[in-house]
Amino acid sequence: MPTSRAQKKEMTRQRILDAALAQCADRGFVGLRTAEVARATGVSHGAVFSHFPTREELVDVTVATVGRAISDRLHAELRGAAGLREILTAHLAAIREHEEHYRWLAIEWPNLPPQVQRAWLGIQSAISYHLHAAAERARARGEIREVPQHLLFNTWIALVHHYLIHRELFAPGRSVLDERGAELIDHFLYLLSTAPTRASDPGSN
Amino acid sequence: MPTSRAQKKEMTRQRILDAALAQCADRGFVGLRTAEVARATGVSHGAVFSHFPTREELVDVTVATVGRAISDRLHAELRGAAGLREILTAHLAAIREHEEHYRWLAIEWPNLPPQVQRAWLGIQSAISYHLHAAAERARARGEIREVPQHLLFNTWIALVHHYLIHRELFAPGRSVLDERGAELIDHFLYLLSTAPTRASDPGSN
DNA sequence: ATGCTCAGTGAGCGGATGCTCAATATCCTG
DNA sequence: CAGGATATTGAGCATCCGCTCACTGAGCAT
Repeated sequence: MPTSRAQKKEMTRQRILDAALAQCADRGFVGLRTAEVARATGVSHGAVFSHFPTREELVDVTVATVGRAISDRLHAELRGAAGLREILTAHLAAIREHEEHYRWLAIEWPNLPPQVQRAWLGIQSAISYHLHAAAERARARGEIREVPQHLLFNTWIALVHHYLIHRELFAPGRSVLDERGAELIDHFLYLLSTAPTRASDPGSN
Repeated sequence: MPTSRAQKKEMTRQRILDAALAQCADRGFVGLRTAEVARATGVSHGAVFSHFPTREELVDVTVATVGRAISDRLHAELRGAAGLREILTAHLAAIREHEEHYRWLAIEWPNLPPQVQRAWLGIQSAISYHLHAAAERARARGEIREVPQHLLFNTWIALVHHYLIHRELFAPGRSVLDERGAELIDHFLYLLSTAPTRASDPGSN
């Protein structure tokens, strides 16, 4: 065993990071407090800074960790998805896994460091790309109307983020994606569809 | 003149409030700093607290002031509006007048005091009500499809707030409503319309 | 065993910020 | 004009929070 010492150090670092992740899920990345992380980890305040030279460094690593997790999950979900509804479902499923962190990123990303912003926009780009591709195919088949890519994407993302951010309004204390995700997908597809009336409500007036 | 003294005091109060308004337009209501307000007003730090006993009080009054201004403007704009497009245009025009403050409210309202939240939701309710009424009329005339009220409203508000909040993405350094407002209205009406293709792009495909 | 290395400690510094209060400047009344 | 009322001052307090550093003690090499 060449590494009793190094192992323990690495474990401490990981415990600090875990505590940071938990705290960011609750209070957001902007609200992360180094003293609170230390307390939750069960180490001294100073120990945090021997692993992460700066609060910003800790936030960066924390965001990078969740960012990669979200990104990986998203790509895994999107891999088998081809249809428009599949893409939207995959998108929400990927977010659902990290709903708290994703929600905070959606709220706080403009106030986070540049590299975090780039990572966030990268995730959004991936969604936009797949959404566009699926929409093109659906439109070629005449299933949906013609909508410019940026409006297509922004309408969807605005809706999803609006419900996520204001989840206290839409699903107090619960997962807004579980409660409203299906409704959002149906609604969005309905708006895009060429059909003039709602398919899900056949007995409409 | 029974009130040289009282007048001056009232004027100071107003100047403090004006400085607070200006600062909130820049940094948001959460970012308001009493010392900075004092500096901008040209008055000592302590003077702020002889007019507003607490920072929170100052924020409350500031929000109440812009809230009433926005509300008044909104009702004035909505008064003559009957058609759906008119309602949307009136909505954006009312916001445009107070774009900075409205934007910060859209971002920060969940973190603001309860009475502020109630005022904000009241404004949103007014928009929702008019939007719903106009949509009902348009639907009766067969101009738009059937969409549940809450989804109709939330889609519109999500879209508008998304563009406002991320204006750096959509209209860096300029008014996002000036730059993109018309596009948003056209797009939203298009999504609602019974027409299967875009009216504004007759040579589609 | 001895001495070195280094993860971890915790008191405390420095700056930001909301807020207080005794002192002062200014105005009003009699 | 004298004396009181009060608007305003500004030094300073309390708290929070990121961060430092001299020190401790457990582990590791020789």
